[in-house]
Amino acid sequence: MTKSKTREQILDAAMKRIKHYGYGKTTMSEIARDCDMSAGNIYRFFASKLDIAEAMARQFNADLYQAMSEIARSNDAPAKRLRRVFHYSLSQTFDAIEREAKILEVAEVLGEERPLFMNEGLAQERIYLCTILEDGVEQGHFAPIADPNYTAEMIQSALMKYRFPQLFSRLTLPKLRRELNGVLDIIIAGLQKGIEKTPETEH
Amino acid sequence: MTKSKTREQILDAAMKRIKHYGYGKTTMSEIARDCDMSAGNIYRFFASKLDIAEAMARQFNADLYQAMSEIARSNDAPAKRLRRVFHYSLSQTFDAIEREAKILEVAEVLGEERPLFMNEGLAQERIYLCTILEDGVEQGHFAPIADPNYTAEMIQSALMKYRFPQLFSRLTLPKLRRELNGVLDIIIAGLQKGIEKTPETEH
DNA sequence: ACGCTGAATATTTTGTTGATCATTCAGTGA
DNA sequence: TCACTGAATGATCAACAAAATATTCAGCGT
Repeated sequence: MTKSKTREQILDAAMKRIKHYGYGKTTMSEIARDCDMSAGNIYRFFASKLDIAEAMARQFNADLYQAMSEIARSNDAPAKRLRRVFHYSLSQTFDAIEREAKILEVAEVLGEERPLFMNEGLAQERIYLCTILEDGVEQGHFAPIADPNYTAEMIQSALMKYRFPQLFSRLTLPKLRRELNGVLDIIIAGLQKGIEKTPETEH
Repeated sequence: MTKSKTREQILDAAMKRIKHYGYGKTTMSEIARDCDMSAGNIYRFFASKLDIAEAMARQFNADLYQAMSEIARSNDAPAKRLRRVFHYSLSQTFDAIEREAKILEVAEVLGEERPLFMNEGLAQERIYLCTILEDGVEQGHFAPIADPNYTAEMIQSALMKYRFPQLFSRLTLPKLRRELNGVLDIIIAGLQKGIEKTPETEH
């Protein structure tokens, strides 16, 4: 069996257990047993247990990015693409956690122990947001944007609450969608109007 | 000594200790000792320890609301008032926690055990936001707003991250202010342009 | 040499027990 | 009767030992 196949097998086994029992309650020996190997051997494929969690999240994200990329390139109006990206992300994340509550634990652990990993994901998402923003400007739907990446970052900040919904609030999906739409209404109006950079700020 | 004076004395003693040692590490007996009374007697003034924490937060908020109220009634342009309200809140909260790190624990405990208390504060803040929004519309700075309270709610959602800064991120105050300004730029542009209610949303 | 194991070690978690603490309330003194 | 106390109660916490667990690595079989 090829090296990469083995890695996949380990990740699969780990994901099955982690989704069912949680990150803290699945042990390296259990994962190893499921793969008919020793615990030590896992370390030839993953540097640590945390790296397994990260690989798990990476796989989840890959699907998200795939979908986001398609939405970003679609023929919908830019405003609609913006909505679709964030609604898709919200629904996917919400449903995944609804289905397997233990996924939330993985998000918590990674947020705590691998803060940079989160940034990586945000940066990737911004690539798709920039595409949409630039298309919007080009097609005349949005006013000119001086620094699309910066604007994308601000949009992400405003929508942070909807990223790991169950982590920040206990709202139901419909309520979250309603709020997300409300915030998007304002953001999209702002993009259409054009953003004047902030004037001086006083204490 | 009047009943309300005693209550104040207890709250003062509790705040001194809680700010220094934290909520978990200050005991009812210690507070009582500081006030030369028995622990049991505190319960004639506060139903529980949690209610002392709530009273503490209420006092902090009272100052915030006072300032917000003044900003909301000021003669600045509505957009500027909006900025001032949120920057003021951010700075005050950030500084308070900077000065007395243990305040963060109080916020955590209340967020966990008294979720409705948070809502109360948001509702109060919305009153000031509505004033600003309505003034903005009246003075022609903002486009008409169908439901100011709803719009205020959406603005709050977008700026949730800056409410207890040290709770949601580890950014420095300058970085937080920069972000807050960036998000406000978009929101204000949106208010100027006017918000079209969300069209249909698909999965 | 290479891929793996399983024992060895270091770190974390768990379980237990004795405090400590929040909260209640019968009773005391004015 | 009224404002309080302090002992009683159950809940929570802290500390320490024991058990599990993550991680390393010397060495075995190929």
